[in-house]
Amino acid sequence: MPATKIISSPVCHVTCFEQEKVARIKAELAKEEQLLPQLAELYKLLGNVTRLKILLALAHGELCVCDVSHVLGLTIAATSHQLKLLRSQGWLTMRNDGKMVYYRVHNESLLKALKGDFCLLEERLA
Amino acid sequence: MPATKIISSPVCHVTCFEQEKVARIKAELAKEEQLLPQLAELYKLLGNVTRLKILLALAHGELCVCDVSHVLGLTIAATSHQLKLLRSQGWLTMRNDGKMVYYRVHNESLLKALKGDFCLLEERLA
DNA sequence: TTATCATTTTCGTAATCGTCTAAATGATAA
DNA sequence: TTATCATTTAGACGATTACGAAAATGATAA
Repeated sequence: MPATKIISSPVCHVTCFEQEKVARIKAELAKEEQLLPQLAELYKLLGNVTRLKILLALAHGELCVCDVSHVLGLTIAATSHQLKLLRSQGWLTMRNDGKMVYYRVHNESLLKALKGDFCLLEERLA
Repeated sequence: MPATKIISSPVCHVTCFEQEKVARIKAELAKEEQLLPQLAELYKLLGNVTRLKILLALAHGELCVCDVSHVLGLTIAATSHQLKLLRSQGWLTMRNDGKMVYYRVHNESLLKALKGDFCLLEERLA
């Protein structure tokens, strides 16, 4: 009976063709659903050339805000803003030294993941 | 002389502290600069829970637009829009069968990369 | 204290994004 | 042909985003 009943989405009024498959997939997604927003958040963070450049610039050691801004060719304010974003999500840490603030990558695994995704693109080009 | 000359960014008027390091990093970035926009584009695409769900839903085989929309709980129109986006960037392919249109993942490597990044998050939680 | 300097924060703006509704395709069937 | 159905496209709307300009912190030095 449940297999023959035609269900409709609450949003659209189109019938569902493969109910069981859809139900199974929804159940599977439900397990990952908790982490998906976090994963999307990470991808959003990485989906910006400025922030990617920051991560690559800091890949080999810390830099002060001013130097990062020179690398980027952006305002100090804009640079600080992006650094804060990356820090607030736990991917950078900062260190105070007098008036200066130095930022560095907090989690090396992030750089590895980045490299992996970079390879995905290169592979596709070939 | 080049090491002692103080340069200023054309954008902001702040002095640059580690000129040589900054110059070296800029040179390094220049090599990757061509692919960075594409990488950011990919990340932007993945930085959305709806599209992540689509990829995971299609991970085990093709689905018609209607069924995908049921999985997502979204309008057919919204679903079609996101499917088109993923297809236009080469990550999905479609197949016509009468009135129906079936979508599937075009590049398995994308799913692997996705899984890798997923692990990065899980690792961080531990 | 006051002045200076690196950085952060606030605010405004233009652009992009994700979704909806409604109209338009495009294919099948009567 | 006309009717129906799955999908796509167009247009509109609210939400988010990235940046610059300018004001506000916070630390150092005179």
